[in-house]
Amino acid sequence: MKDFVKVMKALSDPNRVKIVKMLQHKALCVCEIQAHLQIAQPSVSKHLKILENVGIVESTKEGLWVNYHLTDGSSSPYVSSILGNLKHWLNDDAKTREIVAKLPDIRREDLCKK
Amino acid sequence: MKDFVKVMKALSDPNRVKIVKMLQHKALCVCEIQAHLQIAQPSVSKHLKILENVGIVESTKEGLWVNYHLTDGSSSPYVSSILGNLKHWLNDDAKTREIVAKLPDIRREDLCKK
DNA sequence: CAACTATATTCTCTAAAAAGAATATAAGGT
DNA sequence: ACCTTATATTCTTTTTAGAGAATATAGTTG
Repeated sequence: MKDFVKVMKALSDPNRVKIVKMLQHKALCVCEIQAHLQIAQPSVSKHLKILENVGIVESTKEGLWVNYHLTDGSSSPYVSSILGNLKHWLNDDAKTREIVAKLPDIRREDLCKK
Repeated sequence: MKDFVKVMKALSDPNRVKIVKMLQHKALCVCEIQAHLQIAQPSVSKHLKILENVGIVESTKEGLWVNYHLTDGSSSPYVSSILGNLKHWLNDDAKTREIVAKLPDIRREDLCKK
């Protein structure tokens, strides 16, 4: 019960759902996600942590960058099922389209000073 | 996006998930649900309204009683899918078992003065 | 190891959600 | 019509979630 509710809660925020929809297309670092969502960097990190805690995303380090990507959902049947559904859900959603359209234009090389 | 988030939010509360699990077994009136959840009656009504607003439950009047039952989920693909999954999810959950076990013992005839 | 950069954590503030008390409404019985 | 009963709504309070500012950490480069 608790686990299920935690997964529902994790997906109860529009910004977090947007993150999932973005990561379906490619792995992204924090600064790229921030550029898409237009919220403060600490807020992005916090959202990512919530998604990570329920097994929706994972991260791998690449130098200073931390790349976030979707998991295969194997940690939980709830995550597995909903991530599966989200592959086709919301693809026609206006906000999803808007963000996906910008994906090619937002690159870490431009965002970060390196 | 908004609709999806609303469904997730509706299922982000343990009491509301318990209501869904109860209603899988039989339609219940407000006072029966209240007896199971052990929270104030207005809180039950409010939870039910949230579930009703996203198309998870419906109600029919029967005299003074209002019977709540699950919908077929036809109002939304999100509801449809998750209600389908919830038929098998959480059946082994301790709190679900506890509530389901009590279902036969809690009858409106005993709870209400009629 | 010192300076820099990307990310994480902490802290504080604001906003939203959940709970109960009191009250309102609607249906039934007398 | 009045009283009772089941449910809904409103109001207030407490708790929880989201946002940003400031700060801390970790990896990189010189």
